Amino acid sequence: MALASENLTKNQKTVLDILENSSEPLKAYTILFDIQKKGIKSPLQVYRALDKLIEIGKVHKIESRNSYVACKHDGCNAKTSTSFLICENCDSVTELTGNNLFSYFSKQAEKNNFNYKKHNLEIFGLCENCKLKN
Amino acid sequence: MALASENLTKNQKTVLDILENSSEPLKAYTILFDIQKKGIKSPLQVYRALDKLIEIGKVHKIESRNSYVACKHDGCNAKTSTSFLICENCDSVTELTGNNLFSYFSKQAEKNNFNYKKHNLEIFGLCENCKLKN
DNA sequence: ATTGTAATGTTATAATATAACATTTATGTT
DNA sequence: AACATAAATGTTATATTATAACATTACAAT
Repeated sequence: MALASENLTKNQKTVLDILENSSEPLKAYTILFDIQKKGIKSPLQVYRALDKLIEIGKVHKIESRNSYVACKHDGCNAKTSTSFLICENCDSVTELTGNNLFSYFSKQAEKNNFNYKKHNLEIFGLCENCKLKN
Repeated sequence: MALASENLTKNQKTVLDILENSSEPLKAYTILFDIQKKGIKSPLQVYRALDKLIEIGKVHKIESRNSYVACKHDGCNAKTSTSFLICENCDSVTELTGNNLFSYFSKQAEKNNFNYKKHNLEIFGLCENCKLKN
């Protein structure tokens, strides 16, 4: 039984590669444009690769921006939930880790008789670099 | 100086009205379809009304679903940040309130030397009704 | 080998959202 | 009231994001 990331297909590897080498989240059509020289010709090829990568937790979607980012954490457990710090100045994204968020949100949900399953959290503000510059 | 909601224009009132009378979040084109009899003919008229309503805090956008919901809280301070419980079974949405979220997220951000400004939080799971049914 | 599952390639189209620009309405100021 | 100006409107066109449908190919498991 190999790691999921070792079983990636050509298209999936191509898409993951460009995301892992990007300092920022990328949009699907940006990815498409950037990898057309590698034989990917249609949006669907990109979206299908993204779907798979998201499913196995190697990529997360940033909903408010319709963009995609590679996960930097080995064996990331964020297959379902995600938590990001998003810089409004430079668009850089940092993923929050630690399951204290999970337990905190579970409690918040319980107060409303709501059965927590997963979450998306996007925190906006200024990253360390941009704080210093401004 | 009247409340912002008293100054709404015809299109804005029309869009807000349909959202306030909906038990679920609505998509922009659903709104458009439903109010064409009231003289609104183009997507842009809907999006412009939504933009304004979001700006004054009467409507929030649910990013992961591209849908919009009227805020039920008088004088809602969620002009920028939003926190939702979203039922995966029936698609109902409840807005979390209380600024304990604000302080919690500020602290989480600080740990990463990140200057918190606002957030979007979407918690998915089962609402009370759907818990009982399943 | 064969069978089932997943991934691919391709074309077309659906769904979501904004650009550009001319016009009208509302608001505030003299 | 007359004017200036800021906001909202109406309209057409287009940009952006994402999925449907279907035929084909790769590949792993019995």
